[in-house]
Amino acid sequence: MATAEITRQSVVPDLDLDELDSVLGLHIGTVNTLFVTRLEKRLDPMSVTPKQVAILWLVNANPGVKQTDLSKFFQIERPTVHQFVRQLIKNGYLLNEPSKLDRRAGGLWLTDEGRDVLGRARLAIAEHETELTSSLTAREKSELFRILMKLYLSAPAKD
Amino acid sequence: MATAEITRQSVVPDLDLDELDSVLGLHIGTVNTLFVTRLEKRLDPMSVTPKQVAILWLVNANPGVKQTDLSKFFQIERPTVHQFVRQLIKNGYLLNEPSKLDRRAGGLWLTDEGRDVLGRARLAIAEHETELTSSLTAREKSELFRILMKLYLSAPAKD
DNA sequence: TATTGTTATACTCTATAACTATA
DNA sequence: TATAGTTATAGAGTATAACAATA
Repeated sequence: MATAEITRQSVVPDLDLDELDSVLGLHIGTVNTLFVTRLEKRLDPMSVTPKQVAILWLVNANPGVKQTDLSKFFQIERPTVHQFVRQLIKNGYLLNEPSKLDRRAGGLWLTDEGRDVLGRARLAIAEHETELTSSLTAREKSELFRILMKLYLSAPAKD
Repeated sequence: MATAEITRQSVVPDLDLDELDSVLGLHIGTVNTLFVTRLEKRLDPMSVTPKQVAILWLVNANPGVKQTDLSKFFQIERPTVHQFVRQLIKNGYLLNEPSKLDRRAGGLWLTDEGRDVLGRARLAIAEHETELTSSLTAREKSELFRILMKLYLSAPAKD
């Protein structure tokens, strides 16, 4: 007897999917929503969002970093980065000190409170990731990382 | 000589990632954004969004389907489904015909224009998916589907 | 001219709370 | 009581356009 293949069909058995489930973007989107909504709830006590934590994380490891560099790393536009930065400054987690070498640029630093929040958020993320990937073998996990990285690095330019 | 490992580090070489790149959610989010923003541009001429197309797709394959079933399939709340449905009705792509068996429920149907838009959107999606996954082998593609499905089906309940 | 940061605005996707109508 | 749909509201993440200040 063959092992039953596990598909999204099983969620709503009477629904004809008409090959919608062969669209990769659908599955990436669903899994992304899964990760984000679960993590948002875990981070709620720290009053930060997943993306805000990622910003804190890099500012902590790179004191004085510019918004432009964060924009490049996350592959999002500068005004988008700025929105997170503004919120984090407003909440007292981040400081913006203008650079003395290039007065256009500003360097970002964590406050003590920002460092504390980041520490707690990292623990929450570690738990969250462990929980959501517990069904995967070590090999599946590393394959997933490798394939996502390949997709990311080979993506055609935006325009 | 070893093959250089390809990582996100290479995008901004001077940035210390401090193991942020070992967070799976980061990569899923980035690849998701990549897929969504590219697809949105391709669908722009048809005046539909990715999620709207997914709704049209299932309504087309399941004439008279209820919003509740779409909610279950996509794992999103009913008001969220409703928002897409309302927009699609407003744009003339969808019709809502109240059920005669259960007057609480409504059945959804495509208009001729909705069918036309869906047809063109499916072609756009096919091109888009081919382009974004062209760097993957057939085996990598099927592994990716399988692993994402595993993550999706094993996810702990929301609350 | 090019770069950095900023402001204003808008869009997509998602959620919760509270309601109506029907079963 | 429970289900189907709806309305109102809000929040997270993203984008583009346009601008000031500086290089």
